[in-house]
Amino acid sequence: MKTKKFADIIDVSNIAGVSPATVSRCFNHPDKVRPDTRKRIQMAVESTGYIRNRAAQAIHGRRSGTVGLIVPTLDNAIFSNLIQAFSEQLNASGFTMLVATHGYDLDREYQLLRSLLEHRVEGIGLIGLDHKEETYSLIDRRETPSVAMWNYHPDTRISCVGADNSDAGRSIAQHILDLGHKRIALVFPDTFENDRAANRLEGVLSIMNKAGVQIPPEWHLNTIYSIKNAREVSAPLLSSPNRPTAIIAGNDVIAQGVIYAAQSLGLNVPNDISVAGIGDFSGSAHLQPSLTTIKLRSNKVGQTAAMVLDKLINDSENKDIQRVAIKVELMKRQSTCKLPR
Amino acid sequence: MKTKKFADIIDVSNIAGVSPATVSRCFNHPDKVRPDTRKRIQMAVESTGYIRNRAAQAIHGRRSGTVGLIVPTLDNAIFSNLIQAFSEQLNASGFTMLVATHGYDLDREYQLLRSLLEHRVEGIGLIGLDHKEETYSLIDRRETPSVAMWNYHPDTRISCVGADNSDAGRSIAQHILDLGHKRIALVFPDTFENDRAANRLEGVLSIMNKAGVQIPPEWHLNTIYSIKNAREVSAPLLSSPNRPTAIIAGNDVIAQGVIYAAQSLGLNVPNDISVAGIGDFSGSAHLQPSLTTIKLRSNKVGQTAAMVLDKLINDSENKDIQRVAIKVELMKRQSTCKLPR
DNA sequence: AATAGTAATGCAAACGTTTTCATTATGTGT
DNA sequence: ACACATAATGAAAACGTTTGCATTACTATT
Repeated sequence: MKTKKFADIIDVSNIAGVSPATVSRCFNHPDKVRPDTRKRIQMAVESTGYIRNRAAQAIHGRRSGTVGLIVPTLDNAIFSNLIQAFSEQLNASGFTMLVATHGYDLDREYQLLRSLLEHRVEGIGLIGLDHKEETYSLIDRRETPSVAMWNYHPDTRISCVGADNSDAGRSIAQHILDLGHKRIALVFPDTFENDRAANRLEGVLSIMNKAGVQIPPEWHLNTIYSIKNAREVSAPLLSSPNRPTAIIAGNDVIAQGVIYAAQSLGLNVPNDISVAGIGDFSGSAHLQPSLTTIKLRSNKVGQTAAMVLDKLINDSENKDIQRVAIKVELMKRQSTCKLPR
Repeated sequence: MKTKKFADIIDVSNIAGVSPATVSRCFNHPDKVRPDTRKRIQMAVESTGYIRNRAAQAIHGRRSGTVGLIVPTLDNAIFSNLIQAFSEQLNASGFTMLVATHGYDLDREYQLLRSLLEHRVEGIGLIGLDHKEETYSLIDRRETPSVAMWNYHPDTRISCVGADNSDAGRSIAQHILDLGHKRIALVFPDTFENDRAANRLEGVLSIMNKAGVQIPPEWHLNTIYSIKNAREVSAPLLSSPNRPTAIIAGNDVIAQGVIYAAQSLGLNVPNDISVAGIGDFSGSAHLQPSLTTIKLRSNKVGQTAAMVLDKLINDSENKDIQRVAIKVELMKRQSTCKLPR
């Protein structure tokens, strides 16, 4: 008696009375096998409970049917929309997604990339444009189709799909200036190894500079991506009698923290102070007051990135780097208003 | 000239001057090869840029190095903590996570399970206990180590790790009753194919019943997992002059929507109306007012589930079904208060 | 220095597919 | 009915590893 546990392609072929080759074709090129043979094979598959082995399949040509995604974290809502859209579009193209998280540690990102390549993923999705030289050169060396999501930049080493974060920074800064504010504070996360934050900040500052608005260093606050921390960090600034009239936050989570800080100090947003975010996370529109922010359309980014990746993988014609900028959009809502004079 | 693209184990073995078998052992049982040989191999690996092929490895014994995770959605924060913790713990055990989402469609879940099995995942993580018979029987048939997360139940077909949602429902209901409320409304999602919601609701109702508190059908509102919808759905109820004094929401997202609805109608939470959630999502503690809710410790669930799965996969001693209940915890915060009399 | 015992390595078969090429079956136009 | 083109199938080699068994190289003991 055979000690084998599960049916393989040979068992199926025996039962169906055909060769293994035909069974294989039946899965991969159904049009190449006669309908009645196909039906016979189908029955054999069902009667044996056969599930084909992608590993054995992958060992041949290029096809593993998987795509790798490496993200900093799954822990907050920031990337949720993006990942969901990416995953869904990928699925529609027949891929399964392998996910790994590195917790904003780019050395770990390199390790994860290696690990995904061991699994012979057919493509790689990354977040942002800031990556180790090792990471880029490994991608080059293996000629792995790759796409960087979240951040658009006209001059990148791999394909990218994303909002122009610098543009997002400029838009929100312009909006605040347009409302007449001059006394403006910033609450941003650390920009080290975080190009999204860096570009946003740079965009904001460039507009401020152009308008001749100075931001005193003590009004440039540093925080992490957490409501709690943003709240704590901004409270002292807000309780000062000589406080700013507007605050631009590095993202919506931070903005939410700032708003809570203001409200618990008895300040009215936006009458006492305007607060703006960047990102338009789900929920931002329903805060009290609703948050003025920049919509980055992360689901569009995820979906588009998956399509670009699919093309990079399957379209042998055009393997060139592709760069897609997803338009940002100013969402004027209740948390900002004209400076009363 | 060879047309091969990337180095394989043979290339490495040639350069290192050993047999392929030794190179293989160097990766899988390093203790079985002499340190200096190991070093030689290591150099050869680096000089060739060799990355081993998990597919070829998986074709043999059982080891694919992957674990599958099937979740309803990644789109909201609900599962983010869970997935993050699950993924991280899995990583620590040397697995890479394959993720798929089914959008609350259990037929699709079955398809995804098949697809993951094609990839020969060594284990499967699922959300909740409600699954198609097909799904369960496929798991049985393939003898795939599996763990259901999120929901604890003493009598399950596969291992489970989770909060006792029924207990969560009882706890929050008891809290509301303890505060003296009698006029209580519910805002819950559809319980069809959603056992978590069903159990919570059942827990709430059992306590209400026991206390002899009736909930009129028109005070039992139905919504989806969205701030917006919850807000819209609860507004009419709240603007009625004859409104309830407390609302229990099916989860924190819904509770947030209810609070916003109340606030935009000029009601004070909790003085005019108490609102409680279930879940304690990140952010709930920092809402204005902070949300009274039931903490489910989803990161603990994810981490524990990954450990259980690892054990199920690797511990040949004990393959029995394991069930772990993660304690729930009442978080009394500002959104509920004693009924003034 | 011989011997036994153990550690390290190599050989070759196996894993479950896919694919190229050859072969056989089917259909078409006269 | 015939030759011919075309479609469907099969045989066998290949993919890149792992592993049981056989062999060789060390180490320690006498």
